[in-house]
Amino acid sequence: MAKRPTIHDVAAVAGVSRGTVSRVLNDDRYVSPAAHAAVRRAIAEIGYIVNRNARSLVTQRTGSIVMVLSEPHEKLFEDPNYSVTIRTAVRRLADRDMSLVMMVAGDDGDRDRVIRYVRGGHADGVFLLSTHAGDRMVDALVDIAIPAVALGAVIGRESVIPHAAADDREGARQMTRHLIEAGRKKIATITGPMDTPGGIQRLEGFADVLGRKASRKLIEHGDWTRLSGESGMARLLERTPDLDAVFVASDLMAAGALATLRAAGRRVPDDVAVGGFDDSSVALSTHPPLTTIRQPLADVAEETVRLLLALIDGAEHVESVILPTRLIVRESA
Amino acid sequence: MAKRPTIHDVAAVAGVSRGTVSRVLNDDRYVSPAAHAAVRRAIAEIGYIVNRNARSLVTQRTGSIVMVLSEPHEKLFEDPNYSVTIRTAVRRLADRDMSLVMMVAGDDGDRDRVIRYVRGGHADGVFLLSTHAGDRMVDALVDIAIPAVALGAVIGRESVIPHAAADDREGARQMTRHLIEAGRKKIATITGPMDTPGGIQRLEGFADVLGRKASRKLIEHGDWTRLSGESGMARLLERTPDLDAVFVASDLMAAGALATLRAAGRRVPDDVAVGGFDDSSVALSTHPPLTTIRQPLADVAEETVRLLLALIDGAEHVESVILPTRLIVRESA
DNA sequence: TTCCAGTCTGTGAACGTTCCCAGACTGTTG
DNA sequence: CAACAGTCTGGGAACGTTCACAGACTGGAA
Repeated sequence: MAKRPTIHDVAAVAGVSRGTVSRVLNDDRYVSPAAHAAVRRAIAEIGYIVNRNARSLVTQRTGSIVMVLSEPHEKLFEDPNYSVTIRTAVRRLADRDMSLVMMVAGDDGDRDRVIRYVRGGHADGVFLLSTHAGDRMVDALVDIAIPAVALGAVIGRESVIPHAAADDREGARQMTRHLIEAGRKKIATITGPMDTPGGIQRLEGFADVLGRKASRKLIEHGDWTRLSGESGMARLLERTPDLDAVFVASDLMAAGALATLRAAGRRVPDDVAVGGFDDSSVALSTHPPLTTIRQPLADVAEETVRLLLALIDGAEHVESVILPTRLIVRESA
Repeated sequence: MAKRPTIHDVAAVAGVSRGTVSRVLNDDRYVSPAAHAAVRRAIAEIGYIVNRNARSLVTQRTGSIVMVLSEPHEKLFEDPNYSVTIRTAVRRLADRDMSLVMMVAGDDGDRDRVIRYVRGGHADGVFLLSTHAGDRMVDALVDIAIPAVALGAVIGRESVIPHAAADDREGARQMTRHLIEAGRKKIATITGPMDTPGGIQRLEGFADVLGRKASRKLIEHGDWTRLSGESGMARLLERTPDLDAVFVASDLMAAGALATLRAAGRRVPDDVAVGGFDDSSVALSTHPPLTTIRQPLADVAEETVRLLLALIDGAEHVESVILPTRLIVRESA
């Protein structure tokens, strides 16, 4: 295997100096049209590709950002979201010829590795995914002062880690209003974990609309899993047998709730209306199909990348972005 | 922000030379215990982290591998699989202090970027995901002679790109046998696309068991989407109204088939038994829950990484690995 | 004692870039 | 015609490592 051509080879072929080739590569000012053309031609001719390592060594920039995937409970609940996010981010970064390094932060060892990686200067920025409240890693990153953003708020660090997210609160309001407009009188909810933004804000939106009618008795907490949807629904039915609607904070939990309702002999939506959240793939495979709230996931990912790139480009401060959700009416409510 | 400490700083603090520090870092032979200890102490004291760029520059190794995610049709059908795969790969690579760079190969521009990246020497190996038949990129990679493996066979390039995969064919046999043992007489199938290994092999397994009874009339081709499951089922019902079972090559398509059956007034499993494949998250949210075939996804991912690392470590040739599937009996069959 | 093999260490050179400075050449202005 | 600003180019130095080599020191065998 022949050695890869270097900038010297390009210079030799083009009949100019290293410096000029470098200037063409980084399109600096002050390169004559003739030299520019010669260099371009030489690059194409010998198939030259810049060596990023050598470049990084002197520029102190790496051309890559690291996406940190936290998985608090070893659960896979957000799968589809992850995939869309990764795809979108990779695409956007590719536009700037930057690459995406994946890391997971499941345990303390993982988190240390991330810190070491970033501290080692191997990334120009950090993209946090589903980071949970009180993560020491976040503080370490802030300490290192590397550009960092999150998809979804980092609870307790909103002011220091900008983020993009769907409007969970307004989404919950949309669903709750929809249930009321459908004539439902006794509306319960199954929330997500109360240490996640989705858990908190979807409950807030629910409470915003129902006001005093959102009593403790009508609230159950889940952990995003189908199973927790099943058991939460069971507890609600036991406590409030005459409820006629339930807003479940994720489609997956809603699928669990549907199973419980069916087992209890309740018809959906006739006896009990069920509203989900996410518009994930399960929403279509349940019976009946779920009325749910769609999050603009790709847009959220895109915005997150935009924020990060702005920071990397030197912006002092960027504003977090909240994108609107949409009510998708199907048959469950 | 103070400059990061270099190997020189470590050497100074430890009272040894650059060379000795480097030897400790790469645990070469011939370092005295005293020197070793002094260097370790100095590293800890000043928080030294090796600069990978500088290292790569001379070693020609990058310590990273690139995962290429092909998405033939802009579809997201394999979402959950992707996430598990990415997680597993990241974890295994982290054990060796290697990192994972994500790239997508949706269009020709993307593919060229991947080639350029690899040709530029920015990765020690390539991990292909859902690459489709006849992809020029694959040939380019083979040409570059970089270690490359795939999760799932690369059709037409099996001999040159080793892979790990679930035993699709035997899985299909398991399901087909299960349907027969349940007394079903007229068994149809909805396959995946015939240019994917899953599409091909799951049909082969089906045919293996049914032999001549697997007539053309009982076979419909889908494209992994729920919608194609719906329409495929509709066509089957029209052509063969008296079928009493259907093996659908993915859970998602099976969910679509269930909807069609319900609309047609067929009871599942009483009138028609339905078998899926994947044991993905939708399998539990359908009504009734799907009897399906579970793939050992994490294991497959792990094996794929193992193959790749073996190649990177200099193995001349590695054997592809096929892992067993398992029948999961629920209510649909 | 002499020699040699085995340990251990330091140092110059190289990896492939970018940065910066000095200098050459142009055209315009006073 | 002199001075100067603007444009363009080349080449030395630096980025932080690893590698290869040379040499110093040890202990045991001849």
